[in-house]
Order: sequence, then structure tokens, then C-alpha cells
Amino acid sequence: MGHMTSPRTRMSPDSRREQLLELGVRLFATRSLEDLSIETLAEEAGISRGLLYHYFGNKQEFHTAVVQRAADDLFAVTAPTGEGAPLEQLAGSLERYVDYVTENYHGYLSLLRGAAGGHEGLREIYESARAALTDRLFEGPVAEEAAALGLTDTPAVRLLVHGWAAFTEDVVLEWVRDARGISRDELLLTLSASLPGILAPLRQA
Amino acid sequence: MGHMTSPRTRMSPDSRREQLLELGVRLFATRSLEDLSIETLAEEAGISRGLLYHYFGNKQEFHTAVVQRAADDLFAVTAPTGEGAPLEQLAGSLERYVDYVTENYHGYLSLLRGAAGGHEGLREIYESARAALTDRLFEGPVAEEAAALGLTDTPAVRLLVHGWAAFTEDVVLEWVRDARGISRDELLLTLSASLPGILAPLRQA
DNA sequence: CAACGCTATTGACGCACGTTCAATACTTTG
DNA sequence: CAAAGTATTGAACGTGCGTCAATAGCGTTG
Repeated sequence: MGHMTSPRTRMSPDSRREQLLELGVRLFATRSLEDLSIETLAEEAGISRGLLYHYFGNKQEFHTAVVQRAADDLFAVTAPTGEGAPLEQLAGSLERYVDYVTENYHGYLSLLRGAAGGHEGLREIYESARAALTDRLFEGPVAEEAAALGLTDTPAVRLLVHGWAAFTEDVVLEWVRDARGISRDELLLTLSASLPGILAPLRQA
Repeated sequence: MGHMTSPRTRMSPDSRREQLLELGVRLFATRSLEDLSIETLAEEAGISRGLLYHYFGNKQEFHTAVVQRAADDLFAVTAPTGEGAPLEQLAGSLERYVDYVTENYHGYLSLLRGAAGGHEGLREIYESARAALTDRLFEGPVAEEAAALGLTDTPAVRLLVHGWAAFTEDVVLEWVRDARGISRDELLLTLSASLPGILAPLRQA
């Protein structure tokens, strides 16, 4: 809550902006983007509304910055560790993704909803975050092993991989909401096995 | 354009409400829910803002009514015809779904975004529309033939079918945006073949 | 260490849009 | 044709976005 800080605390632009961004992401996890108003944020941060406009220009830019930050967090969490065999690294990324959604359910949900329902800029952020995740399948040492599973880098395969990302997103979200008796390991196995399962039909045509 | 209709045209409640709903759905196809303001609608319909409140109570209820109507349209379009073998009927539904998205791209996109980003009521409408589509797999004469493909009615299977719906939605949307050299028939085959592909891993565990 | 300059920060203003409600004017009825 | 019923309006209010000149904290300088 806004609290009783002394009126007018002067900070350096960098730390002030960082403070506002962090607070924005934290509040974003508990309410929708619409409800994350300039007014709310200013109150919680204990500053005037005008200052937010000084740092973010307008509501859209502020929302963009918050969503970008949240997407960056997700991307960082799922980054490959660089250890182990290529396919094991992919499995590890998927694992950390599932754990991230589990531990950060509300925040992740807000990110999805905000990006899906928001303006063009927000959707772009989310789309490129998702692209960054799946692009890992076609780059580096992983690509060769992946190709053996049907993951050649063609437009059709990319389309299905895009769809698989949507599938994974949906299933993980539903699973966190209600596990339906499925263990975490079973979920992970099912998700990774479904990718070749989706691609298989394509190899015959 | 609001136009030069005579000021104050009195209509029966039913036809007036219907007119406003239809106009709402039409405008909704070309802009976001946020931009579908009470003011915009009133202007386009050539009525006062107050009248909209008379019929829909408030903005949320108006949006709810519009989204519900759009979802009903989609559900009606993809309803099984009742002719042909069970599995053929499913294929037909999928076919009409793809065609609907193709011909109604902007409207469908608006529906998705509005439902995903909007308030709880909107998400419920969309979720139950999707559920209604996939529930067909587990009901009536289809269920028996479907069970042979791994579609037994268990929580785990339902979870994956839910995910398959998200997969299909995503792939069709992307395909309409850019076909990537894939024909409509190839798309339909790939989509229907991917469902057993997704379920296959589950049968071994 | 006091005056100064730079700029982070404020507060008041205007605007757009959602929302309410008493007044108004069609249409029907007796 | 008068009167009742109600579809419709328009003006008023609240809230949250966006702008900007005025203010005040903090480092610098003599």
C-alpha cells in the first residue's frame, strides 16, 4: 500500500524506473492489465500520476514495459543450462517451464491474458517470446538430433511446432489448475512425446 | 456512420435489441472490445447512449451479449449435419470450422482476443463454446468409434483433447494468415491425424 | 557552507467515456 | 380523441487518462 513515505523522495531516473517496473510486474500478477491503472500504480508507489507519465509516456507504453519485463523473466527461466545432451537440455527447458507456471500461476495467467487481449505491441512481445522458446529447437547442436525426430526446418513443421507450443501452454495451464491425477513426470513425458506425435502424420504425406 | 435517420425512431424492444446486437457483432469484427464503446455503438446505430443502457444495463453486459452471439454463430456453423458415419461427421465439423475461420478471420480473431483478455464472464462463454465443440467427441454414436482411437472418456484424455483444441485453433489461425504452401485438405488431414498422435503416448503409460 | 542550477516531482486542469435519471414524445388503447 | 404506457432522449455526474507550468530535492561551486 502507498504508505507513509516522506512526501517527494527524489531518486535517480534509473532506480526510479526500475522501482516502478518491478512494482508494476508485481501488481500485474494479481490483477488484469485494465485494472493496473496509472492511478493504482501511482498510489501504490507513493508518487504522483504525473511522474509515471514522465517515465512511461502513457498507459500503453507502461503496459508494454511491464509485459516485456514479465516475458523476459519467463524466457530467462527456461533458458537451456548448456549442460548435458541436446535433447536433455530441451527436456530441462520444458521442465523449468512447467515449474515456472506452477509457481507463478497468477502472474503467468495475467501475462497471457494481457498479451492476448491487448494492443498490437503486447501481442508482438508475447509472440516473439514464444518464438524465442521454440526457435531453440532449430538452432545449435539440438537441430541435428531434432531432425531425426521429424523436426526438419520447413514452413510446415514450423507451423505445427507453433501449434504444439499453444498445445503445451494450454495443457500445462489446465494441469496446474487441476492435475487430474497426472504426476509432474507423466505430464512432462506426455508433452514431449506429443511433439513427434503431431509431426508424424506429416512425414507420410 | 450514424446518418440522417429521423430523430427518435420508436421500435419494439425485441427488434431494437436485435438490431443493436447485430450491429455490435458486425462492428466487433473490425475493432477490439475496448474500442467497441457504448458511444461508438450509439453513434453508429443512430441512437442515444442512454438507450443502450436501457437494453444492456452496462458496458460489460453489452460486451457479454455480443460475444455470446458471436460464439453461438460459431457453434451453429460447426454443428454436425447428422448425415454420414460418425467419424465423417467429425471430419465435416472440422472442415466447416476451418472454412468459418477462413471466411470470418477478423471476426473470429476479435472473438478470441476479446474472450481471452476480457472479464470472467467472457472467458466462461468462450470456454463453454470450446467445450461444446469437443464434447461431441464423447457423446452419442461417435463415442464408440472414437474410443477405438484412444478417446476413452477419462480426465487425462479430456485434458489432452482440451489441448488439442488449442492446438487446432492456433494452427488454423496461423494457416489462414499464411498457408505456407499447405492445401486445405492437407491441413484437415494433419489436424485430424494429430489427435491420435497426441493421445498415443498416453496408451503406453 | 550558502547560493545556485539542474531536473525529478508535483498538482491542477481539460477531456473522453461510462453511467444515471427525470423529462419527452411516440404508439396504443379505451 | 384523450389518456395511459413506454421507448427514447439529453443533460448531469464520476472516474481515470493525459498535459504542463510550477515546485522542491540534491549535487555543484564559489
